[in-house]
Amino acid sequence: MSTDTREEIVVSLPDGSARRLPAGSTVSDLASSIGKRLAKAAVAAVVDGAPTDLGSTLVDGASVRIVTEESDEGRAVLRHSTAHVLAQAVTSLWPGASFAIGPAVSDGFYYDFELPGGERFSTEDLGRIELRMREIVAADQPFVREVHSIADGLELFASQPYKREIIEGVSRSGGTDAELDAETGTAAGGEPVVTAYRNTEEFVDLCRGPHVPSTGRLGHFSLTRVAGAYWRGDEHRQQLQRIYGTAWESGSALAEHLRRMEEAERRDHRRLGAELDLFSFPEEVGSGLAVFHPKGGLVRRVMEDYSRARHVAAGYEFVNSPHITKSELFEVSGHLDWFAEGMFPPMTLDGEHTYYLKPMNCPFHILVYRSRQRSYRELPLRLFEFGSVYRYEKSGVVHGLTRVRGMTQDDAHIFCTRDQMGAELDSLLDFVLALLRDFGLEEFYLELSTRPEGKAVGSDEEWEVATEALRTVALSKGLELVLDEGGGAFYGPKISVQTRDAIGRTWQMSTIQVDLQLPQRFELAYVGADNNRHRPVMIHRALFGSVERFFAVLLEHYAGAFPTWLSPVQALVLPVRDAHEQLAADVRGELRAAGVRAEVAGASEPLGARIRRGKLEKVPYVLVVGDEDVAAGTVGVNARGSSEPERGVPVAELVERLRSEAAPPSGR
RNA sequence: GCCCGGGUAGCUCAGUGGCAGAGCAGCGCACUCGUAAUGCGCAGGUCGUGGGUUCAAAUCCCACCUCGGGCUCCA
Repeated sequence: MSTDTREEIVVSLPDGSARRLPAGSTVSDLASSIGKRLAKAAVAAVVDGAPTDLGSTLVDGASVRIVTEESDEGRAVLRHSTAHVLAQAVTSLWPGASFAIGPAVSDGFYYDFELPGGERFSTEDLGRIELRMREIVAADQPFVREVHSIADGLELFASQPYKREIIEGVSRSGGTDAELDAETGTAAGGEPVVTAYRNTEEFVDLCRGPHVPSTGRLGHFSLTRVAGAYWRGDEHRQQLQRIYGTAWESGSALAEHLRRMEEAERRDHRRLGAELDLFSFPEEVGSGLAVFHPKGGLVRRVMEDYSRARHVAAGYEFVNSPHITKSELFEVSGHLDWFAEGMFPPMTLDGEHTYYLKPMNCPFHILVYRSRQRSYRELPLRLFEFGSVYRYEKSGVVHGLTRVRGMTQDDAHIFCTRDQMGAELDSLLDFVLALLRDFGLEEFYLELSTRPEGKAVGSDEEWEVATEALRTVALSKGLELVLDEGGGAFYGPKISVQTRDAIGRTWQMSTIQVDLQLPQRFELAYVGADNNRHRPVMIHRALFGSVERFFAVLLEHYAGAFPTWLSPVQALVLPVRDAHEQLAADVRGELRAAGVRAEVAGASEPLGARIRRGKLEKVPYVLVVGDEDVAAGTVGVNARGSSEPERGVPVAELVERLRSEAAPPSGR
């Protein structure tokens, strides 16, 4: 409470203006004084940099920013408050339930619970939980902030073990650690405190806030699913039950979100892969192992051929290596120490030799390097391979083509001197971005992954050198750089190129890793100009990541409508009647001669049905030939995405138009 | 690996203890058509797999395989 005895206070707003208010005014009063609409949209505020409730009293000189419901920050408040309502609903339906944490996440929120007697939620429970939540919203319960000492907090949550653990964490850290969603403030005396928000006599939740003033502000939400989640994300600890929901500021925003979800489902590469006859996952083969059908195989080949051409131009040399190897190779590389659980189990031959399917290509490329003595004159040596690797992914994680057990990497390893490393990384990053742009991806940001604590090999100094080299190059590209602490591989730090697709989702694409370890383990060397032996630096890099994953990203990015140069069928020629089949075949022939992948669909079905089929298969050009075209040497052109078919286009003109559009970017 | 939900015709799905269904796709015949579905007919299933309960199982129980959503992990 303010002890200010003056009649008025002055607070400043983000636009620099100041506003005079009666002493004792709250954030809510401030919002009302500024405008009705702002007061209605306000859900919380940031006062002197700290998130604050609307009901908190302002002090003189405060700098205030009102948080409205139509901002990401505001939605997070709505979602977090909705999570509290979920917790109240669950604890009222299942007396004795423990609740752990319930934060806002992108598009929604979740709350983790443990039900008494080992009971578990099922999907059917979501409906009645949601009904109970709506009752709580209708009751318009206030969110009342309470401040407690550690001892009082432990007492208040005596029957809530997870809350007590959070409070104990706050206590140990002296109130300075941003521990989950608990308040971390310190009281005037420096003694740690925790805060909680109370809705009713019975329901109170440990929380740093802020929250909306009352549950009546909520309501545009939906519970979406139930899942398992480990306490504190640690698979060795208790598995809790997580309920996910989505929440928005209005019914229309909620509807828009559901529409976006449908759009994402419409673009799902697993669905499109089946619909467009691109690939499948036969049960007979095994989980996470795809087979590509002719059309999918064709798209893959075009992608790979284009990549090969670009790699040739960028000075790469092509190598090949087998899919299996004796265990010694992975012993030396360290994979068996660090990556064994990601590998398929070994095969034992002749009761003596143990072979492994390769999970990575690097050791093989190292053997190519080491096959003879190397001179500094050969460096940088860039060895490239479309290398198929096999990784034993845990059964719960395989997912379409984006998370598989067998994949082909567009993998290369660059061996260079330390002096060359900076320039090599620089040109490499340009190469990556140019290639991704050729495939139609436009928006990127970079992520720098640093040393994983406890899981890394090598000295601090080596990690430092490699990390800094990557950081310098990343910063020079003018792209957003995000830090991923501890996200590096065991042998070195990495930059990953993240891309945003057509509907704003982000995907990890290319990775560039500096490796100061494997050259040592394999005792790689080159002879320098000084006639001494030196240790080369090794850079691992995959631009597509894996061909399968990149295929999936492109498929979703384009919603199945690949750009013409990647489309399996680029033009579909339709004779109006049987009598026009010769003309259709002639047009197909001319297109094929110009390098266009053209097919004919004969007149056994009505024209409208064949056009529809072509459209559903997302063929870039559906071409119709009939009587008028026989006479005039023309064709009717129905281009994908255009609403008006063109009639009477001269065949020669069409061929020229498609010739360039059907070719890969650099061939135009 | 763990939690929740699925697996019925090539695809999408209906079928809660009593004769396995629909639409689309496929095949056949007819139709020969100018820009998003021509008509008629036919064929197609060990109801994921294996056990069990029952007079009787797609349906109830158990185990396994597999798919989806999460946790964890990652290209």
